[in-house]
Formats: sequence, structure tokens, C-alpha cells
Amino acid sequence: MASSRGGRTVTMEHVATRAGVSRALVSIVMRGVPGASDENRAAVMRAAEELSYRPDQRARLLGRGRSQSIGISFGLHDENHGEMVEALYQAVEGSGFDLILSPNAPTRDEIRAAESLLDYRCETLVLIGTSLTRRELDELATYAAVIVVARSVASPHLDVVRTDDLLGARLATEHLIELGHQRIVHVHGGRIASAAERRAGYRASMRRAGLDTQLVEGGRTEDDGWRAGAELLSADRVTAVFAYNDQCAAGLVARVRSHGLRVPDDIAVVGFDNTRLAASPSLDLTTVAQDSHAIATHVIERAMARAETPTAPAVKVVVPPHLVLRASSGPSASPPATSPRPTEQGPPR
Amino acid sequence: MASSRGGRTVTMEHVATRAGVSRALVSIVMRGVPGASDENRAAVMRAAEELSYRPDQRARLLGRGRSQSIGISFGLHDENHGEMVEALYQAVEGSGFDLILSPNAPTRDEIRAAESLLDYRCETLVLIGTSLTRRELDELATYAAVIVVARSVASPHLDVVRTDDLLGARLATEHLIELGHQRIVHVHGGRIASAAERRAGYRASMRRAGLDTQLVEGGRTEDDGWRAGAELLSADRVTAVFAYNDQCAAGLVARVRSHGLRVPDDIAVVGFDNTRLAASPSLDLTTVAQDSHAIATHVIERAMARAETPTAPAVKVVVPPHLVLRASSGPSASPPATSPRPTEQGPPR
DNA sequence: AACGCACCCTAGAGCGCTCTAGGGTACGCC
DNA sequence: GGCGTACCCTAGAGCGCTCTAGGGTGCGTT
Repeated sequence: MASSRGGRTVTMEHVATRAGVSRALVSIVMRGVPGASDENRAAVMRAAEELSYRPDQRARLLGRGRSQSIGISFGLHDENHGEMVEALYQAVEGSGFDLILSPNAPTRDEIRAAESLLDYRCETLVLIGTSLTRRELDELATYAAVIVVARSVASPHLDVVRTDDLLGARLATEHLIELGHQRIVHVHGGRIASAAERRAGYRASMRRAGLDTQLVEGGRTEDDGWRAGAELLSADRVTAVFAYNDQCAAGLVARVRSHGLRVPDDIAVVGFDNTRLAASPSLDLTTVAQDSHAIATHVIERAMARAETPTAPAVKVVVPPHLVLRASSGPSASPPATSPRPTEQGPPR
Repeated sequence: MASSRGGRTVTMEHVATRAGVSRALVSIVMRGVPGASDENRAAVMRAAEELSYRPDQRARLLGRGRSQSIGISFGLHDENHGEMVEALYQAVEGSGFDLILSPNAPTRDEIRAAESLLDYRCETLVLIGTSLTRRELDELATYAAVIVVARSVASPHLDVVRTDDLLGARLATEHLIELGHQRIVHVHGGRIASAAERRAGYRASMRRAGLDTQLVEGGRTEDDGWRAGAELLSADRVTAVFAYNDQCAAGLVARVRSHGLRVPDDIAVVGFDNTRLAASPSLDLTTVAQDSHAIATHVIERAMARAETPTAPAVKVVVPPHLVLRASSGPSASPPATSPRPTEQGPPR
């Protein structure tokens, strides 16, 4: 329609000519900075509108000395990362910065993803849940400011923004304790990012309550949860589980349900991350929610600060999560303690 | 490190100086085109290496007349889109084209996503599973070539690459029929993209087998499946279900299992899309797999062709899917045929 | 010796912006 | 009238590339 000037792209020059002003003035108007009369401003806007002109982002960034863009590396298949990315888009709004996405996936490793970001001259690299080694991260940090999200790294060159996993785990565990559960198992995440912190939180809460800890190897996927579920079924008198994350919890729930047990009546389950999955009616999972908006805001803030003063010492931000109560956790069906056989229903024992 | 030249970015100029040649020669070498002696080529490569120089992608694209980049709009939270994006990255490899991602999400609508792509002067817009109206699509098509993936649009301006949903639905349905099922319900997708085709495929297969069709309103999410599951439970003698997609199937399975029914013994289930979910051991879902690699290859091919001849008539490519057999489908537990009351329930027709 | 022809290489003009420097004007003030 | 000050506006030099035109060189031919 009023579009691309007969196939060719419309440039600032066209707008300038049409509005009867210089290119520079068009630039001023398009950037929304002061320095143009209201009349001309209107004229330029109209001309731009009529030609449906949109400034070329590449040229704009090139012309400006700096790129004002933030590169995001994220896991294409990780639902949490999706949430983070969405929050980042909201947080960056109106800051003048631009987000450039570079996904990593089984067939596209993180190094690759990061390099492509570097090629676009991003001032800052935001790596969500990265599994790069500290060495690789430090190397990257020589090319651009690096911000690590959702994982803790003790490098002096790297800013880190992450959820307080320890606190999250404590919230989850204490919730179960308050419900009267005593045999609470943690299906943990092994060596995955933040799994250690979650274990520590679980342990701390259990110890404080004078309860025995019991760990079962889990992981991040439903498969892992499914497998852990089998182990739980053969364990004795477990009435509650705190899983490494929602997906793991989902697999676990599926397994115990397939054995005729009820959630939460026979076994209460709490997850972590508050993914879409957790909210689904088939699961309705109590879980620990990361505050992705707060995290995103911090990330953008850090990214902009870094862009100004690249050499400032690394900043570590820890954001508290909160518990989201749903149906999967409930009071322990078993009488508080001492009774011999708490569960009457569960066949597998 | 050997990095960014004391904080400042290293440009072609630096490399040229260090290698003792002109900028133009560096350009030639970096682009890998003929026109440089082996000696100089080596010298430039070495200099670039030593300075760890990487060409600025923005400048490169700007300098070249065309952008050689393909914009991808995809659903940030849609697992299938993730698969497609990954396949696209593989397909674009070595073509000289670049992919630019722009996600859409609840807080970032598709128009927004597409516009940002336009700002980067993408030559082609690839819209995965778009829900834009045909009018909006045509409008977009005036700015750039548009390729619609995973949805059929009958516009003369738009290339379309999609899975043969009708065939997929037939594969699924006929599989269940061959297993001996007769009361096969389709939990459908309403007005969602490609839902109509899947319904049609289901109907066609059922009719051909002389069986009565029975539709239940489903949707794309687990919630939808969960709800549909309830309806199924109250329906009589349904032995098999073909669900709109895997997520819907998952919710449905969760529901029927929670009522003590077994999959596939009491009820067989087939999904669509072959998502990660379908492969998880807790589901182990028979499903229809889209051939995302074939689709991606076609998309890239189309994108490049479009970039050359923008005015060529629209091309519609339909890619056949295939059935992936897993545990969720199995022989019908109910007696083969002749039973007296085929349809006692099915209102929708 | 003059010419044709590869083959390398470089100068320099863009690409579509941004932004600094500086040129006008209009107005208020002494 | 001279001067300072605001305010608009424009020329033009980049930003870091690409790519066309054209300048050498060396070598084989006539």
C-alpha cells in the first residue's frame, strides 16, 4: 500500500525531501529529541507516515557510536528461559536499548550463540541459565560485559542476577513442615545449576525442625521425576516431596498417581519455578515462583550500568522468590507422628 | 586477552594495518571470495586472529545493499515453535543468510514482533503459526516477503509451508482403527490453526471405515485436554481418542488416569506434533510427527527465492508427517465389532 | 617492442543513519 | 545600533563495512 516506495526501501532522505527539510532534521524528529519546531515536527511526522517510513535499525545503531543493544542467549526449549525473555522485553521497554536474541539448543551450542551476539556488537551479553565454564565466561567477558542469570558464578568479572534458591527451598520445605509432614524427601537436581543451593535450603529447614533429611536423585526433566517416583514408591512412609523443579515434580506425580496414590492426600508435592505446567489443572502444583520481573529489571539495569562503566566491580544480585500455594500440597494425611501405619490407601508400600 | 584492543572494538582498519594491506583486501579475505594471493590471505587471517577480529555484522549488512537476513516471528512459549526455530537455524547454515528472531508472547503481540523485524530490514518474514488475520498478513507483505509456516492462508501474496494436517489426522485415526477400535473420539482444536484440517482427516478416515464420528471440544493446552477428559469419562464405551495435539492429549491422559483408567488398556490415545512431552516416559504418547527439517529447508529455500524474485506467484508447500508409535496406543480392549449400540452418545456430527 | 591478459591490489564512493559544528533569525537589552 | 542569547536548522563528517573502477605487475604473444 502506502508502502515501500515502489519496491525500494524508503530512507530518511525521502522523508526529508517530502517534508521539505534536511535529513538531520528528520533524524531529530525521529529520535524525538528537542531541536525542531512544532510545525516541522508535524510535517516530518506526516511525511514519514505517508511514506510509512521506519528508520533502519542497523544504520541507526551503526551511526550512533555504541550499539545500545543487549544480547540474550537463552535455551530455546527451556520454558523458564522463555518467561525470562518475555520479562526482559518488558523491562527493556523505553530504555532505548534493544534486545537481540540468540538461542542455544542441542544443535546450536552456547558459544555459537554468544559469538553471533558479539558479531552484532552487543554491549552486554545476558546469559540465561548458562552452562558455560567459568573459564569460558571469563573469556567472553573480555569482549563484552557479561551478565549471568539464574546461576551463581564467583567470577570478579561477571555480574550475576539470580533467584535466592536457598530461600526458595526453605519456603517449600517449611511449608510442608507446617502442614505437619515429617517424612519429607527432596528429589534433587544433582549437579545442575542451583541444585546445590536448593539442597542446602532443604537441609537447613529440616535440621532446624529436627527432622531427618532424605535425598533422592532426580533431575530437571519429567523423566527424572518419573524415575525418582519409582524410588519413592518403594520408600517407607514418605508423605511429602519437594522436587528440584516443576517438570521433575510433574513426572513424579504422574508416577505416583499411576500407582493409585493421590496427590496431595497420599503424598504432597512441591515444585520449583512456577512454570505454566504447575498451573495446569491436572497438576495444580504448589511451587516456588521466581520473580522474573524483578530479575529482568535488575538485569536491564545492570546491563545499562555495565555499558557505562565496564570496569566497575562485579555486582551480584539475589532476588527472593515466593511460594505459590496450589492443590498439590495439603496437610499430612498421617496423624502427626507416632502412629504405626499412616496411610491406609496406598497399596504400594 | 588478545581481545578488544584495549577496550575499543577492533575494526577492519586495524587488521589491514597489521597485515600491511588495504581495508578492501581484508574485506575480500574475510568474505572468502577470490581476489587475494595466498600469502596475503594468510597474513590477513593471522592478523585477524591475533586481534581476535570479527566483522561487524550490522555494518556488513548495511554495506551490502541487501540485508540477507530472514526474520523469524515465533511464539516464545510454544514448544513446537522452538523446534521449528532450531530446524531453521540448521537449514540456514552456510546459505549466507542470517536469522533474526523476534518472539511474540502474551505481552508482545505479533504485529510488534513483525515490525521490529522490519526495522532490521529483513528481506523475508517467516511467521510461525501466526494468528494474524489475512488482512494483516497482506499488509505486512507490502513491506517484505512473507512466509507463513504451519498454517494455511489462501492469499496470493503469501508463501505457505506447512504440515499436511489432513494426512496426519488420517494416519492417527487409521492407526486406531487398525488396532480394532471403533468408538474413536476426536478431541479437536476448535478454531485454532489447522484444527479444521485435522477434523477433516479424522472424519474422512472414520467415514471410510464406516464408523461414527464423535467430536469433543478440546484445545491446545493441557487444561483443554483435562476438561475434555471429564467429558470423555462420562461418555460411553469410548476406547480411543485422537487429540488435537500432544499437550491436549497429556491433559486428557492425566484426567482419565486420575479416574483409575489405564492408557492404553482402557483407552488408547494419540496426539499430534511429537513434542518432547510425548516422548516422556510418563506419557509415552503415540503421535503424529511434523517433519520440521523438511519444513525448515523449504522455508529457507522459499525465503531465498523470494528475496530474488519478490513478485513471483505465491507457492504453497505441504509436507507429509509421519506416525510415531509409542505405548499410549494399543489394541482395543473391547470386543471387536457387531455390538448393538454404536452411537448412543454422539450428538455432534 | 607493443600488446593482451590474468591476477592482485587499492582508492573511494556508498549503505542509512547520528551527531558535532556552525550558520541564520528573532528578540531582548543596554 | 551593537551585542548576547535562544532557538531552528543544515552541512558534512563519520560508523565499519561492501563493492565498483581502475591501477600496477608479470608474463606470454605477435
